[in-house]
Amino acid sequence: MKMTAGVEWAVHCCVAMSRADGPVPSARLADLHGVSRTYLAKHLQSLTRAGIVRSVEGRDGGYQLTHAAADVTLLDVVQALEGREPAFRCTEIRQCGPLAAPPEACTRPCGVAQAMHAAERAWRDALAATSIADLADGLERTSGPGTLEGVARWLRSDAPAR
Amino acid sequence: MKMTAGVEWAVHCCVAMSRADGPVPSARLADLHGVSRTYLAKHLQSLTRAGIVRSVEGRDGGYQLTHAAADVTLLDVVQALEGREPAFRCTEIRQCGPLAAPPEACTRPCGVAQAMHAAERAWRDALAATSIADLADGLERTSGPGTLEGVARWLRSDAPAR
DNA sequence: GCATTCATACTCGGATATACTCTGTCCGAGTTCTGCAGG
DNA sequence: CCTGCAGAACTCGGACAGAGTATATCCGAGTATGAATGC
Repeated sequence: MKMTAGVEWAVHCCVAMSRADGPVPSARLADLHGVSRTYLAKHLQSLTRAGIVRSVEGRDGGYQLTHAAADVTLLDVVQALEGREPAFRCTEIRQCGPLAAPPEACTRPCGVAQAMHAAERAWRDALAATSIADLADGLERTSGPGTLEGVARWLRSDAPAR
Repeated sequence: MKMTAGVEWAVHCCVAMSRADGPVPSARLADLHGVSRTYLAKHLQSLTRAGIVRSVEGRDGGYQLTHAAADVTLLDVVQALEGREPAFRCTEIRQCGPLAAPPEACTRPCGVAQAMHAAERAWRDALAATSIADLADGLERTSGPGTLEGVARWLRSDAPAR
């Protein structure tokens, strides 16, 4: 039950991209956060496939959000990287073994699966309640106004990684 | 973000043990559900370490619940097998990179981690709301009364696996 | 008949292989920008 | 001065290794049972 580390990277990248006015190369985003360039690129591909970001090829290319930051939720990003399948997978073991329940009696998911899925639904609902815009606003509140403006300026500048 | 398959096994085993009047060998529990004997034994060890079940050694030994079924929640079982660490691990990448936030400004978890942890809290709360006794009652409702009594009878009998 | 001893069979527990997924890297295909030549 | 073209540099995208974890298994340590034995 561990989440890919790339989720954290992707969320922070989305927050940074939300204030950029043009495409941002993946290498630039990686340098901003001090993470592996090639591995972050792999996760950004997942975001592209999910339709959260658009990739612009060629010189001056990069990634940019396809929708407004307020329309992208944490759930979208998590599911883009982790997949949409639930963490708990019911294998219907009640239908196995010597005292197996007959299949015709199993028209509904068993109680265990129901409870597990309800819990995951609560988890997804909580994630869907937070948008990238919310996180950006929160960052401005805690780290001071102008923080994201500085990030955007650095992203389009030619300053070296360090 | 996948959960160990052993979680499903362990929960069903707890439901079965809740109606047994003595220790049940792991091999018997495995045969009841048609799963690997040795691998289930490994998961039952985790339940033992977590204090959910007690192991009785020797002939006629086995596993039995240490507490009443109503006092054991799904969360207890899940955490016994998956660990108590959250799925999302914040690596504080905001403190990395050329525009890193200074450590003294990071006294509180960043917004991303807060949202992720809040979602996991909702998930844990939902799991903690369901007990083994609840699942046992639900099973009796759907599969008919006496189902668990039959399981308990089979567990202490000498009937072969199949 | 009863207590003691001993062998046995059965249990759990940890140490040991294998498969799969996550992590990290590399190189090729494609596109856009830029500089330059020509009109 | 404007247009068209060619080169180059930079981008993404998918294919390729290594590490760590989940899965599955095996064998040894320990204990309660039960029978056999002696009193």
